Amino acid sequence: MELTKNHLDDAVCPVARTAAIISGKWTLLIIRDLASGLKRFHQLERSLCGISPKTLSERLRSLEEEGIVIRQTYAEVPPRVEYSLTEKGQDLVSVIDCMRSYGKRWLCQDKPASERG
Amino acid sequence: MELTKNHLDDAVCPVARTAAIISGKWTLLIIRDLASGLKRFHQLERSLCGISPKTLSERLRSLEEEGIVIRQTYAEVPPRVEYSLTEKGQDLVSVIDCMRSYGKRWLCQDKPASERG
DNA sequence: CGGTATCCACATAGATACTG
DNA sequence: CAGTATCTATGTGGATACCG
Repeated sequence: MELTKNHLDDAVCPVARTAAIISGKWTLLIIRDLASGLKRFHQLERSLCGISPKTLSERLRSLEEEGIVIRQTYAEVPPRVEYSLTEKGQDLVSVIDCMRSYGKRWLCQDKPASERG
Repeated sequence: MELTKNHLDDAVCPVARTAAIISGKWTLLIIRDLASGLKRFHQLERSLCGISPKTLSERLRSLEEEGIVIRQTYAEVPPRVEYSLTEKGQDLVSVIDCMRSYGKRWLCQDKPASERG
């Protein structure tokens, strides 16, 4: 993986740049979950059933660094941390919607779109 | 990676299913290249500057198995093999277009969309 | 609760050389 | 030209335990 580093970093291709961001096993699913609104760490951990806390933490940090996700902490006991999407992140939801549409047409039906009218 | 195997294979979520297909370092870029029409192996190898023949071969086989890509061979000397998109593959281009649009808005400009009118 | 630390497994991809 | 074979590198993620 590591789509960013090698040669694609210099690439001007917007497809390659977007691919570099949304690649990675959980990234798209985290954004999908945050699309419906602000979530806490443990909420994400459950809805992404199977993800390890380490991986979730890493993905969230990366997304934060890329300006996709906002991390809001509250000095409470017990501690509370809320994750949400930035404008840049919200806009990524359009890509996810596009994927959802494709998935419904080709991957979650037994007939191709052309036969479903 | 291997987004397909573990738990997501059973997932009904069309986003997860689409993610499983387009994940992988080169997949989206191969489809991007084939979107503009039929290509030969060496053409792809050059336009995906840096990809190893082994990796390209593997990705193309996978895409063929998933019904995204068609492999057409000609019994000529020297041998000729042409790759193109199936209808299912062509439709994926809508997702790529969506990514391109996002990339232009957020990743290939120095100003956010809201400031560009 | 919301993580981090550590160690480990595995898939994916690169380099290089070679073949029908 | 269009690959395959082999061997290696590394990233990416999982398991588990523990910490503020």
